[in-house]
Parts: sequence; structure tokens; C-alpha cells
Amino acid sequence: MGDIREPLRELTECGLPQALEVMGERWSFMILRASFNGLHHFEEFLSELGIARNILSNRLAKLVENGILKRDPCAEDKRKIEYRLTDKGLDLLPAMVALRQWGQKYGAEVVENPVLVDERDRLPI
Amino acid sequence: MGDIREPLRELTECGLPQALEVMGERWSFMILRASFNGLHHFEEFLSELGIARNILSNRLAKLVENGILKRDPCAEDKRKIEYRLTDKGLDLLPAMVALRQWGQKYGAEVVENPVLVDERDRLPI
DNA sequence: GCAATTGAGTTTCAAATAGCAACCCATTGC
DNA sequence: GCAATGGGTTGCTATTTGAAACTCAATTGC
Repeated sequence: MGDIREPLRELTECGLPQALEVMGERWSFMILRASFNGLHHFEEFLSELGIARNILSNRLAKLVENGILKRDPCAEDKRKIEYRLTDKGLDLLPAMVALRQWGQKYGAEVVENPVLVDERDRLPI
Repeated sequence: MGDIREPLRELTECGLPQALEVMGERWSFMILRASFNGLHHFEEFLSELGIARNILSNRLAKLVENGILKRDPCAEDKRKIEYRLTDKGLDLLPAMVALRQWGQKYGAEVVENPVLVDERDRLPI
């Protein structure tokens, strides 16, 4: 092997920034979850998630553009569009499950505890 | 077991929203990765991540508030603060790894390719 | 011992993004 | 034909992000 050591390569070719570019936006994972839960249509996502119309429109477009969902006009009702997970989208299941399990494990800890701290050293008074 | 069926409970007590509340913000996962990579100080995060000062300050405070990092003033140099992962933070490793692997698998596909495909079979025209 | 530097922030202001409400327009149901 | 439905877009406000300058205590250099 060459000179380049692991730590450097690790930082450079880490997949995290790429993953976050797509999935790091505010509603992406919630839309993904809804997709995994069997929702396929705009109005379904809209009422399920409580997201704003224009944002949903934008997020769906980006997910499609990034190959996570595919957008198929319905044959039998030409008003409807079907959004379905691609293989790339389905491959996000492990990440979503991991996040979800973590959230479930620590869910209740909202830790809005109003412990006063000293202005200088940030330690509890 | 009671009447409540899985789908309903699933949506209600899904850990995803809780997880996203903390980790869904723009730089949270990158800061986490840096922490896993052994960075502990404000200026280290700053130069490693290329994040703005005020945002880093804010994100670190939120991660601390949510119990993912802990904030310890250094004993030997009282200017310095050590940010370290808590157990709760360490438990995010699987989620981070999953995201990262996905990103690595599909990383190069920016899919800004203007190749036209047939609507039916998706093959290039 | 004191000026310069470092570490960890805060403030100020501009730009980008999210969110709400209203509007648009091609189907469809009746 | 007319109202309703599905999937958007537009216009405007509110929140977030970001760059750059400022603060201020602790520590170095000399």
C-alpha cells in the first residue's frame, strides 16, 4: 500500500457527507418512513406528515432526482402520481431502523431541565 | 395484549421523530463523526468541518443539552473545553455507520445525467 | 510583567430555507 | 356542465444559516 494512511483517506472518502446531502434535509427521513409504511401519493404524505405543500413538493422532487423515490403517473387515474422507493431508497432501511431504535431507546429524555449554570464556567451553580 | 394494533402504535411511538429532533439538524452528524474521529475542541471542529463559528457553538450546545456530548472545562488549560461523547452519543455509532455505508455505496451517483430514458422500460432511447 | 496569542464563544447583518395561505389547472365523478 | 380531487406553484413571512467582526478570560513569549 502507498503512503496515504487510513485516517486521511477515511475523512476524504467517508460516505457521510454524500448521505447527508440527500437525507440530511428536514423532512427527508420522515418521507422515507412514510414510504416504507406504504404511502405513495402526495396527499397521503401531506396529511400523514403535517408538512407544508410546497416543501413536500420540493422534497419529493429532490428524492426523485437523487434516485431514492421514483415518480410514476398512475395509468388508471391520470391525476395521480405514484411515488415508490427504488432499490437505492430501500437500501436506506438499515440506517432508518438504526436511527429509530436510538430514538426509541432515548426518546423520553427531553432534558429540558432548567439547571442554572454559572455564566463563566458553565458549571451548575 | 390490548386492542391497539401495530400500525397505529408504530406511527405514534416510532423513535424517528425524536432522533431527528436532535440529529436532524444540518451539522449534527458531521460533528458526531468528528467526535468519533477523536476531535474534542471547538477550534478543532471548526477547522475540520468548515462550519461557521456561531453555528458550531449552537450545535455543540444543543448536542450537550441533549446528552450526546458532555462539556468539560480542561483542568490544565482553563481556556479549553473538552467535548466528549456520552454513552448516548456512542450509541449513535450504528446509525452513523449505516448512513455512511449507504453514502459510500451510492456516493458517486450524483445522477445529474441528462440521459433520456424510455418511459416504459427505462432504457436509454 | 506585559503585550501578543489562543480558545471559546457572542453580535450583527445578509442570504437561504421553511412554512402558511391562496391560487392554478388538468382529470374525474355525477 | 360543474364540483371535487390530485398535485402542484406563487407570494409573502418567519426562522435558520452563514460570514465576519468583536469580546473576554487564560496562557505564552520574551
